[in-house]
Amino acid sequence: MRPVKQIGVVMYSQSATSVARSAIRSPILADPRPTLKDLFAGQPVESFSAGEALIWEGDQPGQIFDVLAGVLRVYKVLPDGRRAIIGFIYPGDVLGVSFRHRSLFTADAVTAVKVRRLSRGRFLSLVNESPDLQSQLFALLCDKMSAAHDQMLLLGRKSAEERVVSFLLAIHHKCGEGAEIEVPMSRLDMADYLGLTIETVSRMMTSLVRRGLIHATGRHRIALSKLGALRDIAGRDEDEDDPRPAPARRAVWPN
Amino acid sequence: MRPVKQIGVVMYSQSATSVARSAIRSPILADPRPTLKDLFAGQPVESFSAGEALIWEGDQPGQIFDVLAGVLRVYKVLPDGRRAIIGFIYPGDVLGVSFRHRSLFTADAVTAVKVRRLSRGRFLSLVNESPDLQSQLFALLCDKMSAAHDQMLLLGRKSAEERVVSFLLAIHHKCGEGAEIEVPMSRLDMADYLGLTIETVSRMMTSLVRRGLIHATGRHRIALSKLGALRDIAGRDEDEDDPRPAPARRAVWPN
DNA sequence: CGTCACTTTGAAAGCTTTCAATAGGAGTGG
DNA sequence: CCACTCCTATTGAAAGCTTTCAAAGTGACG
Repeated sequence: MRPVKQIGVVMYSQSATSVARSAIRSPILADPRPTLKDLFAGQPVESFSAGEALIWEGDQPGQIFDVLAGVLRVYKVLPDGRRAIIGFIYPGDVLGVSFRHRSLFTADAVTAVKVRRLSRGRFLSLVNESPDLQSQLFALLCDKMSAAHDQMLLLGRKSAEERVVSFLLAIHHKCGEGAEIEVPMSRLDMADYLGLTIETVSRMMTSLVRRGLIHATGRHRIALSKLGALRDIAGRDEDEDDPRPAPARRAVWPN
Repeated sequence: MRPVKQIGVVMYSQSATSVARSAIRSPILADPRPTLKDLFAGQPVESFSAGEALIWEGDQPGQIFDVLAGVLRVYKVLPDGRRAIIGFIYPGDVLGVSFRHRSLFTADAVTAVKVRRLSRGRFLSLVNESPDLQSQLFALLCDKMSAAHDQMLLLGRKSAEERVVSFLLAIHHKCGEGAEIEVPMSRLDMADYLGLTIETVSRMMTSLVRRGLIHATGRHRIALSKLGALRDIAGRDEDEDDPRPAPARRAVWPN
């Protein structure tokens, strides 16, 4: 609770399903139903290398980014340097929505990143032209809100082990290939995201390995050997899918 | 990190300024500019007494509530009973927006509460009829998101004392009359909101009193005697106002 | 005025952090 | 391609803050 040496925060991906869906449709075709991401189609692709910042806390939040590749972290920092990573942003997600007059956090690249950007004004006015896009934006915000709530539960009431396991399972849920997951961020990033220290994260990981629940298959690659046991530890609330298929599309906002 | 005895969660108020504004305008007059709250004007006023639930975690989130009086708490509960209060809802705020298929939290009354309700479908279709209302809803969600981020910073990186002081200052910021604040919730609610135990909250309060920073003027009434010192403790990031006046109204969504 | 629920205190235990030092990997340059 | 350096991760041991367990106060309510 005392450290004053770290910097950087991340925002949890949690791409709205309706938004993620866009990835499988060509942004060039006549739009049978444009997605939020299609709005960025004409923009040039920009690259950022690990560590570079896209948004600074306190800035006028003028830009909105469509993340094409790489991982970003969104964070807030206390005056004395303590950092809290709000979430990590993955490809398929949109960064920069959800604040008003002033950016409330910093966002920088965890890995090399490719994005397309749109000014906030342009983005919003484009969204306004389509009830369907408005609905998608609304859904996106609701998803992010839901993720934020889950994180509050984690930070406020879960033990170190539960936090680490929940984190691993969340990554698995988001983009797991089989039982293996890619963990691009450092222990420090994990710690700042989970409200722990790097040492504690490391100890928990070691403990999980020793018990055979996970095992490292590379520097940033981890195999979740016993998903069931891991889910038991996490509390069974991170990895559940919405059981219902996407509801029938309705007018403008989802009802 | 172990307790298995409490139940209940709250959602941080954080009413969008644009929404709070509505309170000073008659919902009956021809609408020069309707506010989100005006949508509830025709609905009957319902009362709930302390402890009654308005929304259950897992329910189909069919209802949206305009809170007229009283305080609600929004919370999530782990399978073993650990509870995390997501936020407290105050009059002027709207409850129930921000989730999609299924309610992700429970909401119940901290004090006697008066609300008006609207089905989600009706609420959203009414909002869709007015670009201005859409803008307000968007702003509301952004404010709630911002509050959630602040809370994550608090839960992940602040000490017990900082959390308690931040909480008191947040209430003061929201609805402080002079240096006195009304704290309608119990120590257990505070603890579950701040990620602490009731004993720790109690100890921190006692410590603040002993140092002359606050003093109780009633069971649920506290005077913040030394605001400056309290702000220093909290880290100076909870109580800042947006320095800019509301930006000029623009098309539909705020740009 | 008695009961019940909530709050405050105290003391000990525990989990996470802090401090320190050792590994381990990645990248660079010879 | 290997050596060297630097940064990140892992471990240990001790300290610290918060929690747990218990018990005494306090106030609200009937």
